[in-house]
Amino acid sequence: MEDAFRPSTDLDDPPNSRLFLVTSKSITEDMIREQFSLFGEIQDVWVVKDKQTKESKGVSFVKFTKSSEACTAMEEMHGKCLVEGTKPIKVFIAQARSSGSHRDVEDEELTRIFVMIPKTFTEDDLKETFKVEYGDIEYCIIVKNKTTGESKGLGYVRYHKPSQAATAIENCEKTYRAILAEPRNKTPAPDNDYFSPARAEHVQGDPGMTSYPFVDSGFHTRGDMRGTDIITRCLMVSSRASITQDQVYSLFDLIPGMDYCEMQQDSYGFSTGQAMIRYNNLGSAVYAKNKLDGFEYPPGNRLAVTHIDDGQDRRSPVGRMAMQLVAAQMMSIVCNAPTGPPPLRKTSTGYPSPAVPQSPRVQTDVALPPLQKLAPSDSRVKERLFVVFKPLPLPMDVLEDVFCRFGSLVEVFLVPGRNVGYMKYAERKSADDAMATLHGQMVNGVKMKVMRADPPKEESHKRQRTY
DNA sequence: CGACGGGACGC
DNA sequence: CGACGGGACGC
Repeated sequence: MEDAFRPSTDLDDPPNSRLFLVTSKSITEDMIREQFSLFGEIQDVWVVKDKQTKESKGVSFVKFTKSSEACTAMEEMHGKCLVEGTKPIKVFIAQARSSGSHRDVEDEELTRIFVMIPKTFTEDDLKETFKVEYGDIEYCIIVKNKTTGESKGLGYVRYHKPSQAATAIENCEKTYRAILAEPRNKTPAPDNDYFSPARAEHVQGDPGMTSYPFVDSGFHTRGDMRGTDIITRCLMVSSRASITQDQVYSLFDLIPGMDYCEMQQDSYGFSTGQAMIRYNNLGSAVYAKNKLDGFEYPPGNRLAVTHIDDGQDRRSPVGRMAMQLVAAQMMSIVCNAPTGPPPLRKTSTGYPSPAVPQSPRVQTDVALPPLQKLAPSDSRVKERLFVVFKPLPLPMDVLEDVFCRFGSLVEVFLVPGRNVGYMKYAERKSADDAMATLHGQMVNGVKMKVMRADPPKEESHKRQRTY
């Protein structure tokens, strides 16, 4: 009832939930309502009539709550006689009022869905996942990189009937983000650049972080190594983007043996974008330089790491050679040990990497509650927090660690290129607790403003916002 | 005093 | 061939 009068943006919501009927002019709203209510919750029945004569024009619209109900009704009622002696009715999914088109919506456009799936899914996995509850599948395919054959984590599933596709979209796990697929020939596909060869290459190989040139081919394998480079336990890291001491600390502390870390300031107390780090052994310093020089942190900001002469490790050229040999040996041990270097965390690739710490280091003055599990990713978001970071956003894993501790955290979203983000909660109380505890606080050297987010601006939604 | 993402093709 | 009404009300 109250749903009958909504702003114009809500016409045909959800999509494909409204039927277009062609009937005899004698068919009334009551007749339609009586027959069609068997298939679901009817929101509105409207028989189009001539303004003057009030006579039916033989055209009606039936709005259902759900697309699956409308589709089932269409499938069952198309071609049926509502009343003895009247002509069989035609039933279609109505064109969205905004579309302006009066072309019949074809089954072709209503039977194929587009889903996001784990990259590990095979076509059989896809078929099994989407056939069990929603019925037999005519065809399914996973989108793959043409050259490598690697799955892009996207799939198409073609059903026999529109009601199957609609039910799958409504009832499958939200993580699949199922939507109706655009017909292949109609739209020439908006943009293919997401998985360009250059990007695939970047994802696949990562020579900078997984090769160990010291072990195989001596010291000077990185083209930028100059003969004048010195090897010391002391490093200088330079960053173009502003970076905090705690961020530098966390990064370099991933390699064991750090015993000193300090941001450099100019005479006015402003950050120079440089920090000095010292390790208690040469091997760790060499390893840290090798791993972190050129490392992107935060993403897009390439760090530069060089050894600096702190006076303690200065030696004659011969002594330096000896020290490089020592460093190389240590690197070799660290990288080739059968069980791997115990102090370094391992990623799924089996290589130690500072990019994927398993549980982030969190430094803060606030007394934080214990960790809590995240809410399921398809939970309904009841409250969002808007967080402003200074000077830079904290890494995602740190944010998850900190903001999950009040319960029901669904997702962290950082706005790209801005120092703000959203924390999505399934329970209002969790969000309010997090805000009360964390607003104005400092975490890993980053100051946070934490407040309730304004509701998002609603417009141009082809698909309902997932939050 | 900062503000809203992600995903496209073979019988 | 067969395509778009009715009536709305709180910060």
